[in-house]
Amino acid sequence: MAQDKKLVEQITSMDEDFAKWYTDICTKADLVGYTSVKGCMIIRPYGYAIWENMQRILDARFKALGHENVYMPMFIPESLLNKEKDHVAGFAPEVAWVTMGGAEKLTERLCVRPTSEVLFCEHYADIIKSYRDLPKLYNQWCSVVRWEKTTRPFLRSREFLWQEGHTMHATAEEAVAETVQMLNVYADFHEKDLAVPVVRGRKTPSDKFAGAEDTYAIEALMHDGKALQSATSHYFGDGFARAFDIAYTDKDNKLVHPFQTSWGCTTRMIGGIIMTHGDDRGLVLPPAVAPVQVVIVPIAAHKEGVLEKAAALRDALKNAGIRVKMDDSDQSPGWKFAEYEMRGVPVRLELGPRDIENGQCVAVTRFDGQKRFLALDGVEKAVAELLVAVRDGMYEKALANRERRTYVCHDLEEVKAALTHGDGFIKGMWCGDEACEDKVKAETGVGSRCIPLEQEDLGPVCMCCGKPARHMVLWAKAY
RNA sequence: CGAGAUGUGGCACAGCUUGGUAGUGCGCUUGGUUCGGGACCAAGAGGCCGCAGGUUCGAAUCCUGUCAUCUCGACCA
Repeated sequence: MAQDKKLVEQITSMDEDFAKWYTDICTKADLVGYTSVKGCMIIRPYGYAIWENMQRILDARFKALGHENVYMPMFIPESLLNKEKDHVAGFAPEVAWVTMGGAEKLTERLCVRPTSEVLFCEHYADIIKSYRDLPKLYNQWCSVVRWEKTTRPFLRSREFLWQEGHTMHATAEEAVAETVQMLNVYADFHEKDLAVPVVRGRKTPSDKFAGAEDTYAIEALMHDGKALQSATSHYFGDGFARAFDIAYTDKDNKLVHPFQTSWGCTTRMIGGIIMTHGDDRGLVLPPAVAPVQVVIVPIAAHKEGVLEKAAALRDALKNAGIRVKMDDSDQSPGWKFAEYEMRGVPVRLELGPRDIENGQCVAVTRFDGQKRFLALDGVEKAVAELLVAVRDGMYEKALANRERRTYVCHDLEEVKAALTHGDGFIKGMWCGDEACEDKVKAETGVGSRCIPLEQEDLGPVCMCCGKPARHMVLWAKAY
């Protein structure tokens, strides 16, 4: 039909070509624009508004837990970066360097921060002298640069926006507790606000952050069955503190090193939302971060009283704290329906002469296309409830997709058989040997994503080598 | 970084083989008619053909280089 044909012209079907579908959404929903530098994207107003909503929610939670925001420089002298050897070895291949200042060659080249551990450490060495100075709970919102070879909007860009928390604690227990607490903040944000189900877990040693003792992460499963690491939280022990001479005098008048964490999440989460909730009509945004939560489309706007009623509806919702937009442009209603579906607006309200006569409006929820009538009397409350129901419905839908694509496997043949049904999460036991991780990856294509905090006993032996198993691991292809 | 594909008004593409006035559709602007799922008619605007060299009387077209985008692989705290 004509309508279907039009949709196909606009957005590539996700079943046909998921990668193309993804980039189509990024550009057609006005989230990003490309620039002349590879991997450096413009985050357009609609995309940036999503990020601002994420920032607002997370920032409030960080602060409620006692964290303070700071800002560190974007340049790191080479000698400073080199102080912790595992750290520099991990990042050296992908840092960008500044070697000139104007026409002068710099005596020491400066790296554009790929992450700011070393800057925080240098500063902490200055300001932590006594047990009274602990804990230090700092966070910064900034951009970082990593010279990636393969780039994709939001998922892997050379410069990206993020938040990095860096904390110092008197004891290892307290630092571990902070690491887990922040992992839980991220998990809760994903599940409650983004409606993205996640698995909390620990990275295997081969996949740890450079310089970390333990790396925790949350893993989400995208619509195509590939995993996306959506946030991480690291426990550093006192390794950096020793490398950077961060020491303080404790209550017993002894000089000791503090224990450290860092944790971060990025604009990659926007990519996660797109690939978790999106469909062939475009983006589907969770209400908590949608720049526009409700769009009002007046029908037959030229008719007496329609625009006035629509404006009154808009004002009522606005006063109730709902992010609402009324589109009274001269585009046809059908055009507007398609446009706001592509942009992922969670709820559309239609108001026409017939509705006004009946004292109602039509409400359509984006994620499932369901239509219903809402009485104009008390509409604010009904819409607020609908937005909550939309979040719940989106979460259930995403969870069902994850469940459908999660397989329990006991050996590599089962893994290969499972993957013939499509990509997804593989739950399988592991002996703890890195050689098995490599072999699983080489033979089946799935890598270890994490050791879930919620362990299940799927059997006594490693699914790769048959030796005694130590952990249940979540395996998947990943972005 | 390796292999492949692609760069032509805002978008999608044709033209390139065989060098000779830069095209089509959508979108955009204006006017009118429309308005409950991407409306219609009419008029109009908009392009150093990714960039740089070369070959040629003449290059979107042929050659070389380079940059970017996409796909697959390697890498990826």
